[in-house]
Formats: sequence, C-alpha cells, structure tokens
Amino acid sequence: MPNFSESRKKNRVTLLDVARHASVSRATASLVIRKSPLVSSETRTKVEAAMQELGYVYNMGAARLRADRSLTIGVVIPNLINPFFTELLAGIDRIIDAAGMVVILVNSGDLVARQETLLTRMREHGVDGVILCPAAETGMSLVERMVEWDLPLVQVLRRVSDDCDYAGVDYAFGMRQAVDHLAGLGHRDIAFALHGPVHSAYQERVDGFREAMSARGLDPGNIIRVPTQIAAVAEAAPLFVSGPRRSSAVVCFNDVVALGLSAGLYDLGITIGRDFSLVGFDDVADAEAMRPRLTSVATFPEAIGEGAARLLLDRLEKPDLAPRKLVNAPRLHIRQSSAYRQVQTGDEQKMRVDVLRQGN
Amino acid sequence: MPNFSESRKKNRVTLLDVARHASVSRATASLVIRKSPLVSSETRTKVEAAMQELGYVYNMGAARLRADRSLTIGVVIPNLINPFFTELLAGIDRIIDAAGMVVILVNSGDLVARQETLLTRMREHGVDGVILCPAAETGMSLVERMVEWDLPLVQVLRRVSDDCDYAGVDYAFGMRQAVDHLAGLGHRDIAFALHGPVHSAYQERVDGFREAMSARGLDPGNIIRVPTQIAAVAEAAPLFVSGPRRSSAVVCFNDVVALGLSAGLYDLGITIGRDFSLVGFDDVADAEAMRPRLTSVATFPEAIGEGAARLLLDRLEKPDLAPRKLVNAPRLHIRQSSAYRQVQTGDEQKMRVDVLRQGN
DNA sequence: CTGAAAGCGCTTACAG
DNA sequence: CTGAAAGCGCTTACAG
Repeated sequence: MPNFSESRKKNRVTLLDVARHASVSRATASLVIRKSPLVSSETRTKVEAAMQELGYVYNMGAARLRADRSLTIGVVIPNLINPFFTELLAGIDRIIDAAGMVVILVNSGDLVARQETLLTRMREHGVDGVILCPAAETGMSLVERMVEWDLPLVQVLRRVSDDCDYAGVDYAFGMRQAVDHLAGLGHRDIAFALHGPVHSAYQERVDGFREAMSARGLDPGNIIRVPTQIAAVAEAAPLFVSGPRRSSAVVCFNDVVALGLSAGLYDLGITIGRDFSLVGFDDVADAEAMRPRLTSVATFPEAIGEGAARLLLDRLEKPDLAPRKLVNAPRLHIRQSSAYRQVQTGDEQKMRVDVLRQGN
Repeated sequence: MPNFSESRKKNRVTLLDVARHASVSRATASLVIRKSPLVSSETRTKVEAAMQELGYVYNMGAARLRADRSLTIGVVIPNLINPFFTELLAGIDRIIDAAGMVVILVNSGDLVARQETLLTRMREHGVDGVILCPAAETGMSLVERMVEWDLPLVQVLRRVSDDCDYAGVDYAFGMRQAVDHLAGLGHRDIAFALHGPVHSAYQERVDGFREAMSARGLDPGNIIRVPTQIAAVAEAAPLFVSGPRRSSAVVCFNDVVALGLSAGLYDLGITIGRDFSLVGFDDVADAEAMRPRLTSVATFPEAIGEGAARLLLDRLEKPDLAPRKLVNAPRLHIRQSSAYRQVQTGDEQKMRVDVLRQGN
C-alpha cells in the first residue's frame, strides 16, 4: 500500500475550533451540524458563520467511528462492459445519492475468489450494506455468512438464496413474450442463443424459453451456446441458419448476443427483419440505435437498480424485515428485427397466422 | 439521511480482544496487522490465529482517523452511459484495486453545481485523492480550491488548469490521422459532426480537425452540430448528404455520434463504406460489432484510466512533484466504413489518388 | 439550550 | 520485541 505524505493532517479545522470561534461548546456545534432542533436559530447562525469562516469540513470518518455508520454502501457487479450493468448502476446511484450516501463500486469479474476478497474489503471499509450481483458459482453459504457478519445485503439480478432481499426480473414472463411474439409471426423453428457463465438469471431464461416453447407446442430444445467473447459472437451466426437445426428466428440471451448475431447474419448476406427474425433481451440503448432496430424484451435495468437501492435503504432502517423480492415485469419492445416468417415453396403448408403485436 | 439500527455495534471484535486472546499487547497486535518486521514469527502466528478464531475484521475507519488516510479515492465522471467512460473506469479500478485501495464513484451529470456538492461529499468522506473529468463550464478556480484543500487531484480527459496532473488524449493527432485517411481515399468534402457540451476535449478536437483540413488544403469550415440526445443523432444524417455543404465523408466527434449517423444514413438508403465514408472516434467495442464495421480513431480509454490512476498514486506519495501530463497517442483503426470516394460524372476531374493506409 | 467527560477502535511515539 | 498512554475528531448521555 502506498505511503502518503502527512501534510494534510496539519492545520485541520475541527469542530472544537468552530465551537471556540463561535463561543459555544463542542456539543452545541455538533448539534448544529446534525440539524438538531434543540439549538436556537441565533446560535445556529453563529456556528454556521464560524464554519464558513474557518473553512470547516465535516469529518465523516470520525463521526462514523463513534456512530458506527458510514453512509457508504458497497456495490459488487460482475463486469462493467455490458451496458446493462452501467444502467443498473445509474439507478442505484440515483437513489443512494438522494439518501445522502455514497457508493463504493467494485468489479468481481464474475470470480468467486475475487468477490470474497472484495467483500472483506468492503467490511473493512465499514460499508453500511452491500448490493451484490453474485458471481457465477457463488454458493448460498455466502448469504449466511453476510447475515452472520451483520452486513445487510440485497441480491440484484441473480440470487443464490431466498433468505435475503432480491431485486430482479421476471425472466420467464419476458421469454414468454418473446416466444409468443415470434410464434405469432408464424415462426416455428425458434432457437435460443445464449452465452456466459451459468447463474440463476441464466437458468431462469433457459427454463422460461423451454416453457414458452412447450406451451406453444414448439420444440423447446433448440438452445445453442455462442462464444462469450463479444467479438466472437458473430462467428456463431451460421449455426442458426443452416444445418439440421436451421431456424427462422432466434431469441437472444441479451442484447450483446443479439448485436453479435446481427453482425454475423449481415456478414452472411441475410437481411434481418425480412429473411430472419431476431429478438434481443434487455433493450439497452443500442437496440434503438442499431439497424434494423432491434426488437427486444425491455428489462429496465435502471429501475431494477433503483429498486435494489430502495430495498437496501429499507433494510438499513428495519433490519428485521422479512426478506423481500422485487421482481420486475419486462415488456417486449417491438421494432424492425422481427418479421413474418417467410413462407417458402416446399414448406409443409402455407398457413395464415394470427399476428400478435404486443407491447406498444 | 437514514436512521440505522444499532445492532451491528454490539459484540464487535476489536484489536484489544485479539491481543488479549493471544496474550500480547494491543500495540503488538497492531504491528502484526500492519506486517511490521519488528514482531517475531512466533508471535505473529499466535496473533493471526487469534484473529482467525475471533473473526476479527480490521476497522479502516478507526485506522484512518488516526493515520489520516483512507485508502479511498474519489472518481467523478460526467456520465455513465457512454461506454467510453465505462472503459475508462475499468482502467482506473484495476490500478487502484491493485494498490489495495477502493474507489468511490460519482456522476456529475456534467453539471458544475452538482460536481461541487459531490466534491464536498468526497472531502467529508476523507478520500485520499480525486480523479476528475471536469464538468463542462468548470472554471480553473476549481483546481486552485482543490490545492487549497490539500486534496490531490488528477484531471482526466478534460483539463481546466495546467497546474495539475492530467491524463488525456492527443486529439489533434487523432484528427490528423482521420482526415489524412479520408483525404488519402480521395475525399475532399469532409465534414466534422459533433455534439455535447463544450470543454477542452471538445475544443481540441475542433481545432485538430480544422488544422488537419487546412494542412491538406481542404475547407476546414464544414463543422456541423448534431443533437446531443443519442436517439436523435440519426435524424441529423440528411444534413451531411444533401444541401450546399454536402460531403462524401464525415469525421465523428465520438463513436456514439458515428453509430447514430450510421443509423441515419442507413435510413436514407445510403450504403456506408461505398456511397459514404464514416470515421468514428474512441474505438469502443461497438465499432467492431456494428456493420459495416466502423473505422475509428482508437483512444484507449482503459489505458488512460490506468494512467490517471498511476498519476494519482504517484502524487499521493510525492505531493511536491511538478504537475505532469500524460497525453496518449491515439491510433486510427481502419475497418469497413471508410472507402474510396465515388468519383461521379461531372466532377471537376477524375484523379488518381494516393492511398494512405495507416495503422494496421 | 450548554458544558464537561467518556468513548468509538485504531496508531504512534516512548520507555522498558 | 512488548506495554502503558495519549490522541485522531467526532457523538452521546448526563448534569446543569
């Protein structure tokens, strides 16, 4: 660890200095700072003037030591490159900021060992609570340990335990909307493209896809893993448009996968929204910016972040609240990348399909 | 501010508990924690065992109060939605994390008033230093104030003062590469598309474009502002391909603008990389993912983040160092969105152009 | 409304 | 190598 100079500690203005300058006691000055109603407005003004003149800066560290709260919360996310997490973070930040608190952000890289280190570090820094998107492979024991530590926790997006607050998405409902939409456009051979580490949100999406397909009497087994590395996703495009499992539409694990496949299909000369349909998941800003515009299941990451932050604030105030779940309903946002299935000559039969335009 | 329960402060294991349990003095236990060589390995083992058994957690807050350092730094950025900032943040985080420190992240929304509030909050939290991307309109007085506050500061990407460390990009060099590349492909009517608030990086890009154009004997005045709101950028596309200032190529302020214009040109039925050339700036992940792939001037945000973090760590150790600048050289990454100018009948003359393929 | 005093959990000289 | 003591800057009862 770095070894800092000591210059700053000199001539620091303390509360005692302020009190003396205003000719009151330190306790009174402290009451002014904390906006206690016990102090007369006259005294208050005098003290505030003194703070101003002396350039006093409140020392949270000292206050925290005494009061055992830091007005700081830890946020642990598995990566920063998916814009989804950025939007989530913005939502968390808004609420935490409005509560006069501050967030310490760390990146677990989806590695449990690293996550462990980071959580310890947060404890040492005395965060009042933690919002955690658990790294893949996180065991439920983690949550037990946090309880033992008395460290308030809310799980976000992924969950490893039911004994703990959780803010996330109703993935099954999202999948149903995606599949129903494509089925309504006449598609029968619908694939699911996924990638990345396995965790609760992954599993829920897979299960959701399966159920939605089965409910429609369609084959629920056309699930294909594509590379996790973003630049390589495009190379997987041929898997979907040729071979025995050839499909006419694909539901994507998230918009990152959709963007990659969109590029890969473009490279194959396939026109999305005409020859092939694509549905993304999350509806991040890129969905609207790309061409053709991406039909995507909006999961509202910013709202989830806000929800998670509120759950945590509530828990800080009432630690004995029963564990709560905040499961956001996603909503299909239909754009250009999904279209009627092209009925080709030689197909089993030309059928009229009911079109189901859901969402807006 | 929330009013927390007090449950956590009970039964906290302190250093004194550990010392007693290991039958040593508190001072000795403290030395063990700080890995002092003064303590025998026998004693060390004993103390470490006690810490383990009792579940001791180091209390940074207490240590910081005494030692006046928090192992915490503040990072203030103007927005979180441009992926450029996300990558910058990843770079900062890597270095700070490796130094055993932690970052408090806040978002100024590019508003000076809010930035002011946030900086005060960081001071109160006792951060050891700040990495700041100044909000537009930030005056140089801010830097003076930080100096007065004894709060080590490094400016990143934008600068308001030369009396302070700075890590950024050689925008002029980047613009020269972009313009030279397009000129080398035969383009003469090259526009510059920009948006967003005005700050040093904005100005440097404008100046860089002008100089590069002039140096080539081309009209440096074709600079067009597009909407700042991302979804609206596409609507500005017609400005570039028709009217008196019609151009055959455009250099973009950043990749966000490029992505927007790319969409807008697509909507107009124009094929990028054939009918029209587009060069982005920053080379974020989207540049490789979009189609046609975007030629872009790579500015390596992650490396800049790392550089900024290193500047800050250096300054924490040696506060009296002269202010330093770290100006990264960008590099043109040629992909598919830029192509030879289409020579149309009726043009002044068909000329053979020297092709300049720079970069890889 | 105000003052004197104790204490949060550590680190830092200072003696031994 | 170890112990006793002071102190970082605040908050919190407790008297007045």
